[in-house]
Amino acid sequence: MPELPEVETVRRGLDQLLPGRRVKAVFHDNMKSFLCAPEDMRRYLVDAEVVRVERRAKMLMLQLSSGYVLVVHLKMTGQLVFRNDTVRFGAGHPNDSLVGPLPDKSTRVVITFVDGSRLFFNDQRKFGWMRLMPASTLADLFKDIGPEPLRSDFTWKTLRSRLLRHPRTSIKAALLDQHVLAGVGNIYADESLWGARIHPQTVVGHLSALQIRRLHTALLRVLRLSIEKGGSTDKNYVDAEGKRGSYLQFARVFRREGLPCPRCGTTLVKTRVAGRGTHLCPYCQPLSSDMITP
DNA sequence: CACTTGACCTGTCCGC
DNA sequence: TGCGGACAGGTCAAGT
Repeated sequence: MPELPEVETVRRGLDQLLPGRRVKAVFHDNMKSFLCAPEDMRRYLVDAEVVRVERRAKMLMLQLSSGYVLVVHLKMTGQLVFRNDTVRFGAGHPNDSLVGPLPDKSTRVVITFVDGSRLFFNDQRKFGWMRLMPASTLADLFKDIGPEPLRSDFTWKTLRSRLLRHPRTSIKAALLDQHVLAGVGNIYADESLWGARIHPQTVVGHLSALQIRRLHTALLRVLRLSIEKGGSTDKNYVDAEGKRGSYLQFARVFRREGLPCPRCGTTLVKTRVAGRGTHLCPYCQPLSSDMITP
């Protein structure tokens, strides 16, 4: 489930692989995965060169020399995998790729470049999308999305002011809300709340300044560590070369219900908060009755 | 208006 | 072994 660290990992990979390559042809299997008018595709995608690859929240932007941008959202099971079959790997090349020969049955879009290399957009559950749009319209797409947590101007006070726009909701729901903060999903919400010792159901308005500072610190630590580990691979997620990420080996609570809390040894539990599976330590992340959502 | 739930999908896992 | 149903969760629309 690609969140900020996964999408950023893909971005870094693609930004090394794609710039300078010119689009030769595009295949797509349905118009839901590939949101683009055919004439726009011919005019602004075919023959355009990839200039660079950027990220905003959980979206990737392939900036094109045509002045258009190919925006990609991987949603739950999306993958963007680059293949260059014209390059032969020598014997003993480490094969830690999670994906096999491409295209496969989950392939929704294939972009072939002039040099023969290809970019595959795979998406088992078809929630993800690719959309071709003018670069000038990107600002509108992002206008309601919250700040990027890894930018240097994202301070704990920024976090506080964003959170306090929703003082009556649970902290977990607020963290998952992309209008509050960009890029956090279920894994990193649970991990950072454990790090800050805050119960996910705590009402935002009841958080102390100290708790928000701890949350800010924990959030940055978790996101940075995950990027360092190449993101979290549960089932589907892979980077631009098809390789898995290893963050889940370092996760403290996510998918660890029944195991001891790394901090206090109490058995971790899985509950449901804000409609999501939620992992926490009932001892480290206490919930007093006056702090819960009604 | 603020917040929660359901729909979108498909593969996987569980119990019978 | 086969089958039905629950579950996974990012986001938006619909519902409370």
